[in-house]
Amino acid sequence: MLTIKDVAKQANVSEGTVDRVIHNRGGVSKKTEQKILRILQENNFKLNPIASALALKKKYVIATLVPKFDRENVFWESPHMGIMKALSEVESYGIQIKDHSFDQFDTDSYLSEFERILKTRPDVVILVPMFIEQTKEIANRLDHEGIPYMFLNIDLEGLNNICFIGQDSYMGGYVAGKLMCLSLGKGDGCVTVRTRSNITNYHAIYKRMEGFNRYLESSCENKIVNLDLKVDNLNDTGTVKETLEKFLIDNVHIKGIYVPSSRTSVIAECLDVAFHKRVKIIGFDTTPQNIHCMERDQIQFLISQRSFNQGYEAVRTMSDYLIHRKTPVKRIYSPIQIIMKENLAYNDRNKLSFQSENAKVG
Amino acid sequence: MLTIKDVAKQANVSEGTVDRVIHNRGGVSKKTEQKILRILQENNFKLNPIASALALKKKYVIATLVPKFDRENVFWESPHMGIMKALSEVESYGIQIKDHSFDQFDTDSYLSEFERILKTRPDVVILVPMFIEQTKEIANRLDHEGIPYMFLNIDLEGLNNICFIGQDSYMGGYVAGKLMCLSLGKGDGCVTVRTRSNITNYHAIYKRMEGFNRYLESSCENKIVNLDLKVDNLNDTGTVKETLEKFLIDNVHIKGIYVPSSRTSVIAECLDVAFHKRVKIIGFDTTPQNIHCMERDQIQFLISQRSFNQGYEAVRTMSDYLIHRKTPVKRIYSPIQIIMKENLAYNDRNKLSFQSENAKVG
DNA sequence: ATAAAAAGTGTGTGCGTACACGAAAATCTG
DNA sequence: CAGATTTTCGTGTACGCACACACTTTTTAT
Repeated sequence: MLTIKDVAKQANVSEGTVDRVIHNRGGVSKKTEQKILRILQENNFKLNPIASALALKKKYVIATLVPKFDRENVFWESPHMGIMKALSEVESYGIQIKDHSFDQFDTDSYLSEFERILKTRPDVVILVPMFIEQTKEIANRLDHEGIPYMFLNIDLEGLNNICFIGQDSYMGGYVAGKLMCLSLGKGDGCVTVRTRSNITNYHAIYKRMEGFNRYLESSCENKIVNLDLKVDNLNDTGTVKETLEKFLIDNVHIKGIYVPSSRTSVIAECLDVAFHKRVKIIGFDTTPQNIHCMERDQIQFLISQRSFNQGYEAVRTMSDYLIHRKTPVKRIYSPIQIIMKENLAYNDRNKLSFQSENAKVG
Repeated sequence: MLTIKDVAKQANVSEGTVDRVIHNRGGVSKKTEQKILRILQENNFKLNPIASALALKKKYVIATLVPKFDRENVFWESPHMGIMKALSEVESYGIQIKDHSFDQFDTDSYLSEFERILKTRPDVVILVPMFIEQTKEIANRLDHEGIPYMFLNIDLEGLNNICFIGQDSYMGGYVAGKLMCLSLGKGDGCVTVRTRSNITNYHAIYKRMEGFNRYLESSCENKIVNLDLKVDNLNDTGTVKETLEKFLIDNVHIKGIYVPSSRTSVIAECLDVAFHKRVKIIGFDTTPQNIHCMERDQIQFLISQRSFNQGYEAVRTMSDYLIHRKTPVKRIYSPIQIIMKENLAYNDRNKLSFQSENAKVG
C-alpha cells in the first residue's frame, strides 16, 4: 500500500505538500499539484483511514432526540440500542453522542428537550419527528443555525433534513394487507384497531392504514371488507377487552385483526383463547411483548423494520457525513420484514448480540 | 479517554509495562501487575482501537474458497461481493484476502484449488463446503496444519470448523411450507422440483425439502399433498418446460411449485402465462433472475438469506478472530427473509449501495 | 561475588494531520 | 532599480496512541 511518504518521495516534495493537495487546502503551485495528483491517480492512492482517524483530533457531537422507552412503550429501546452500538464503533473517531429523550405523548417535552440540545450546539442532530407542527418549528431553527439534521423512523416531507432512515409506512401497510388476504378466506372480513393515544404519531399510522386498505381494495381476490374499531386507551386493558370481544361477537365474519402500531401485543393479550382460534392478528414490530405473543400463537404476522439497525445506521451515516463529508442519500429505507413464528428466532441477531455483549460487561 | 500513557503515569511505571499487562505478555511482577490491573478496571480502560490498529503491523491472510459465478449460476456473486465489501473495511487493519473459486459441479476443481490455498499458507480459510467427502478431507488437512477454517452458506456437521455462517436450511424449507399452505386452498396440491445437477449441494437442498415436507405434514390445516418431480438438467430449458407442463396437465389439482434452490427463475420462466395464473411458485434467494420473475408476478415467494451479508460477516468475523482473538459463536444464522413482490424493493440495500459505490469508481 | 533470570525502561515505528516556520518569488515604495 | 514588504509556495516536525524490541536495572540463585 502506497503511503503519503511514498508519494512525497516520488514527487520530490514533502509529506505536508501532498497532504495539502489531497485535502485541497491550497498553497500549492499548480504545477506541483498536477504532478502530485497524477501520482495519486496512477497508483490509485487511498488514505489509510486508520492513521487518518488517529491523527484527526477533531471532536464531533451528534445530538439525538428520541422518545423515551419504558415498560409500556418499549419500541424505542431498540433504535436507542442501535445508536449506542454505533457509538461504540465510532467513538474512537472523535464522535460523541448527547442523547436526549422526550415523552412521546407530550409535545412540550419534545420542544423543551430540543431547547436543551440547541444550547449544547451539536454538529448534527438525529431526531424522531413525532409531532408535525413542532417539528416544523424545530427544523426552522436548525436551518437557521446551520445545523444539519436527519429524521429517524418517521418521515416528514417538505423539510430540509439531509436524510431519512426508516420504513416506507405505506408499503408496510400494503404488505400487511397482502398477508391478511392470504390468511383469510372467502367471505371473511377483518378489522383495523385504531387507538386515540396514537394520534400523535399520526403520520406513520395513517400511512400504514392507507397502504393496508389499498391492498384490500385493489389486489385482494377474496374482496375482504375491512372495518374500523376505535379504542380509547390501550393501557386500560379491561375496556379494550370488552370493546373488542363485543365487536367480535357482533361481527362473526371477522377473522382478522390489523393493528397498525407496535403495541399489537396489547390487543393480542386481552383476547381469550376461543377468539385466538378464530382471528389472525397482524401487527408491527418485534418488541419483546409482541415476540412473546407470537411464540404463543397469539399473533400471526408482524411487519418489522430492523429498528435497531435504523439507530445504528443513523449514527454511522452521520459520522460518515461529519468525518468524510459524505452526503447521504435522501431516503434510506429499512426492509419490510415479514416475521412469523417460524422465522422469528433468526431475526435481529445484531440486536441480540449487542445485548449479550453488554451483559457481559455489566 | 484514558490512554496507556495515563495509566503508566498513575502506576509509576513505563508504557511498555502497562502494555505487557494488557496483553498478558508476562515479565511483570505480580505486585505491579495487580496495581496496573486495578487502575485499568477502576477507570474502565479501553484500548484505542484506532491507535492499536495502526501500531499493529502484523499482516493476516484470509483465503476464501467459494464457487464461481457466471450467467447461469449467479447466486455466488452476492457473498463474494460481501467479502469484498468487508475487505475494503478491514484491509487497513492488515487483512489480506486471497480469493479462490471452484466449479460447483466439479469436485476436482474444489480439491485442486484447495491445494493452491494450502501452498500460500493463509492464516485462516473461509470456504463453502459444497461436497461432503472432499470437505472432510480438506478439513482434516487444515486441522493437521493448524489452520482455522469457517464454513460459509453450507453447514456440515461433525467437523472442526470454528464457525458456520448461513441459513438454517431446514427452517427455511419449513417457512416455505407455511407460505405454500397459506397460498393454497382446500384440495389443492403442490410439487417439489428437484434437479439432478444440484445433488452436489445435496445437504442444504435436502434439508429444505425436509423442512417443507415437515410443515405440510404437521401444521397444514388443508392437508396439502406434495408430489415430487425430477428434472434432469436445468440448462436444457426445452426439456424442463416439456416435463413440467406435462406434469401440470396430468395433475390439475397442483396449484403450487416448490423449488428448493436458487435457480427458481428457470422453472418460472419456462411456464406459459396460463400456468402462471394457476400455480404459485415458491423458491429461494433473490438472484437478479429471480427478482426479474418476481416483478412480473411469476414467482410468489422467495426465501432469502442475505447472502451478501453472509460473505460480509464471514470476513468481519474472521478479522475479529485474527486481530482481537475473538472466538466467534459456533453458528451464526442468517435471517429467513420472506420476500414477495411488495417488499422486494426494500431488500438488500447493503448490496445495492456497494454496487453503486463501485460503479462510481470504475 | 558472579551469573542468570526476572522485571522494568526507553524509544523507534506505523501514517496522516496541521501548524510554525523558512525560502523564494512577486509586488510595491521612493 | 535597490530595497522593503507581502504573497506564494513549500518544508520540517510534533502529535495522536499503541506496539514491540533492544536495552538496563533489580532480584534471585549459586
